[in-house]
Amino acid sequence: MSVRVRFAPSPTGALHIGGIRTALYNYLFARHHGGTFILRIEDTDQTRYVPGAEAYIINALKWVGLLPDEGQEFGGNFGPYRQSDRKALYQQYAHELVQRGHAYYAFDTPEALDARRASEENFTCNFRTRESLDNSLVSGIATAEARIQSGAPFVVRLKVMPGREIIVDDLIRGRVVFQSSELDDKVLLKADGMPTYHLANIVDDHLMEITHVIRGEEWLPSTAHHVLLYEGFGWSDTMPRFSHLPLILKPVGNGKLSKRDGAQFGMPVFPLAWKGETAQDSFDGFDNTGFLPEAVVNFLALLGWHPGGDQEIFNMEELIAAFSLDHISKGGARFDYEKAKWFNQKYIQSADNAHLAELIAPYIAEKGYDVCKEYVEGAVALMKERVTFLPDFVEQGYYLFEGVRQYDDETLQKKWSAQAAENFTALIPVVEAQEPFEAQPLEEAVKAFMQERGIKPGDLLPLLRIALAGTMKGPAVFDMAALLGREEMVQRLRALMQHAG
RNA sequence: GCCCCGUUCGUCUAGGGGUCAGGACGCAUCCCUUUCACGGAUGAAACACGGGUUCGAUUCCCGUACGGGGUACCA
Repeated sequence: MSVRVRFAPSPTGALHIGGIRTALYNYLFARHHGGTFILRIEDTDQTRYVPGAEAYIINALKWVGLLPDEGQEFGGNFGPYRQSDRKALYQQYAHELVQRGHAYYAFDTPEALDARRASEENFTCNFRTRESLDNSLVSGIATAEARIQSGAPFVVRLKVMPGREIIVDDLIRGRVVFQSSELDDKVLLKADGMPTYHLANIVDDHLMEITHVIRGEEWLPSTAHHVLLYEGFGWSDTMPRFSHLPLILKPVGNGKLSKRDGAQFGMPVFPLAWKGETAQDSFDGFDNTGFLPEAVVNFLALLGWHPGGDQEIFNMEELIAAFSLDHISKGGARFDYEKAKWFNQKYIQSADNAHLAELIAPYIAEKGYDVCKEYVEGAVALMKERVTFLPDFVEQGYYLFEGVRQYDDETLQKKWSAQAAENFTALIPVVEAQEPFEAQPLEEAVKAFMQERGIKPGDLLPLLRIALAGTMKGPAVFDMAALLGREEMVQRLRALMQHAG
């Protein structure tokens, strides 16, 4: 039987990096086994629906390169893949479960239940309390159905029988045992006619022939209920295998990573930037921070999983080949932004110049620089080993695209002199005459010039650097000169003489 | 409170009854380079604690502590 897994996010806003990692592991697992990766939208909570969230999820998956084989927006034979479009289906199954004796109709209002919770310590709907509540178990099924006929609001609850053990054989955690007496009678169908996660998830996973459920650890406690649901429907023999992933923890402090942590710690926690109603509700993403999606994938893949060995850099193919559930850690993994930055740096370093030039084209355009593709590739080649993020190319390396904005006057004070001015004056004709105007020959010419006049490299080279870049940081002097070109170089030499002299 | 899960350098992790407990990020020093980075080298840095089991536990078992998750007509 071929592997079928699903990523099933809820469109309640931007999807954070933990969700992307869950999607990634599902994707890797599917690809590794030649199976199918499915996207299902779990929008059963109408009160939390956020417009644009579904599109965001799809765009985020595309950005990181996790394309579903099947699912909302991607088609397939098991649709619809949006749960709100499957509403009638869940109602049918909910009633069926009542008929099978594993669920019941309940009429207690949320307010009534809240009141009980307030007055009774640890109140919950379960086998102990359901006799004292308003439901079909107490009134009899006929009475309950009559009330429903006459329009009374109701929910369907799972009827959990006490006194037995429920075993979840988790692929990551091993055997986890729950006592049914500890479990509550979960709502399966809400008064608005929508299913809860628990019902929808079981019905859909069954109908969509899901073989493996790979999801966050926060679902482990309710998995016992899910097992009961499979039993109740008579689907135990095709129940998927469960795997519960460790959580991603905050960069500092306690608790799991949350949406607000990005703003809190000054780092992205979302794949894509999100524009909410207000500034407070808008977040930066890895995309507009200047991350390469491949770096994000590599970073996330290793946050909670490692195949063993010393390899750190994995492309998608290698991840797929190496991936397996039994190398997933059990403990939570802290979000380490420094490591994420390192991955990005490595990926920028090894990306080819043409590709990088394409990636920074938007930044070039934004600054209004009028440069050709070849020039950008040349600039990228000089800067790629000294940047961490894409925008660094035009921020740190701005002097490759426009004149020097600011000179390092501290160094200038130490190095500039009447002699230096004389040297510059004499150098200009040399530069003007240099042919071909390329890094290597130019360097030789300038070195010959220095030797001839008895100038020490330390008295000229740093000044040349400052003339071209304004700063003591940056690419090799003659590489910059070659890129900028003869005219520009001469102009910058003159500009520095004016500034310093 | 109750239920469930977890715990190897600061962080991500490898490992697994006998290892100098390995790698990576970060940090420090040095080399390369008359810049900055890249690269290279070196270094500091960990098995939460207490009991077992065993000739021998970081590794297996049980407790404790700590951390996390769940406990909604949210997912």
